[in-house]
Amino acid sequence: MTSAPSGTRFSAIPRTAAQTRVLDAALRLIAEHGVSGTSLQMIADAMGVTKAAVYRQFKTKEEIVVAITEREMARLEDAVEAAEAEGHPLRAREVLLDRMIDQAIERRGVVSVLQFDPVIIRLQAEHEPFQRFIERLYAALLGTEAGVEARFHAAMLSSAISVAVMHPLIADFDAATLRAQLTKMTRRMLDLPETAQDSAGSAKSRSAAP
Amino acid sequence: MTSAPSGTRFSAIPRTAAQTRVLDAALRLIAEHGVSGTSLQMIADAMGVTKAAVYRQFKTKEEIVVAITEREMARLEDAVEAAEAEGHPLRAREVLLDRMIDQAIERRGVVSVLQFDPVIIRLQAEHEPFQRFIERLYAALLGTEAGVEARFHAAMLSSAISVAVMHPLIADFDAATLRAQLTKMTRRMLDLPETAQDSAGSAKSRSAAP
DNA sequence: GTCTATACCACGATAGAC
DNA sequence: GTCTATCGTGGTATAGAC
Repeated sequence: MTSAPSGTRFSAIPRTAAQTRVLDAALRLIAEHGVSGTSLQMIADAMGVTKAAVYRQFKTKEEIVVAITEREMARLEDAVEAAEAEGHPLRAREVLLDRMIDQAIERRGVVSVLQFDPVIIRLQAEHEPFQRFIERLYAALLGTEAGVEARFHAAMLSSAISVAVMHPLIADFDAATLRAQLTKMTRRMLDLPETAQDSAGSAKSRSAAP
Repeated sequence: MTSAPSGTRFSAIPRTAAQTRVLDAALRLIAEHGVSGTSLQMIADAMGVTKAAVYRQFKTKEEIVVAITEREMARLEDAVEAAEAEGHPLRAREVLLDRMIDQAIERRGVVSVLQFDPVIIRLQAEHEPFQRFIERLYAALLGTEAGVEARFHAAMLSSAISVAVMHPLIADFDAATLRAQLTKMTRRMLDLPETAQDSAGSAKSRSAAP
């Protein structure tokens, strides 16, 4: 505990190649079946190895889930830090939202699973590093104010972004269309003026789907 | 099949008192642990009976999950029908959104679980009555148009509403505050003018949280 | 008709020996 | 890395008590 770094940096956690392979396979399966619906056997089969081989890389199933969560949070961590580096809280929020949209699109389907799986929710509540990071994320999302409306906006935004990207109604949207619409909508939700770039993006996107 | 009613009416499915007790207990547990994370044993324990007693009411676990989904959809069914009864599609959408907000608040936490659990998602894809109903719901939500923007709006709204109500940042909101904020936000997302009622609601709500 | 007692088999995570 | 074992628990099933 004496060597514990003051700031939790998920990005700094080292993984061997074998561990990374386990995490990749596990994430794919968990995204499809949920944590409880994914067994070590399934992970092993997907990797073409035995259960014992998986068990060698991570002592328990929970460790795998923790590692997956850490890896996913590491990506968001970069976004939060980029936002915190901005001087102005309003500008910070914009940067963060932009990055969150990027990531939600880039990892379409994955983000929401991690956000809604009951097992992962419990894990996040139990592991302090996760808790601390989430609070940091919320802080950046809230900016300076913390009233009813601000909190509602932050809640609505952070949930809507990660969920909308995997909605069946827009499953056929390409990344560019999605990003344009999401950017436009988040700005509207916050009552911010649309940027010229947004309008161009959303106009272009209109031709992207029949 | 000859006796199958033309319109699927989930509301018309009869349940005995014993079955209802099983569904109540199961829903609570599933909302907390997910479908895969909930065993017949847990359901039985929660009811203070044995596994066999549960098994007597529903032959399989899947039947329980189907029944739960039917029961929850029956509630939405009323909302969809009320919307369809409106002449104007725009007005229909407003009515539906209003009811969806009501239900998301009333059954806070339950709606989103059913919407995101991998097992239930698979079930919905496999059972045609569920599929048909969902399409009906989307149709009412889309109104007349079905372009990129309209679909995006429908997706964003239907996901955001059910998810936001259980977001930790606003877990302390009371029902009235939630409803006011949700109504206001959905109107803003659709670029509709705010109603006097909304403003009053959101003003009142401001005093509901410190 | 509803619940209990009990059993069955497959599979879950875990573990140590190879 | 694999093989094999352990041990609990999953869902399913039947027979019989109230």
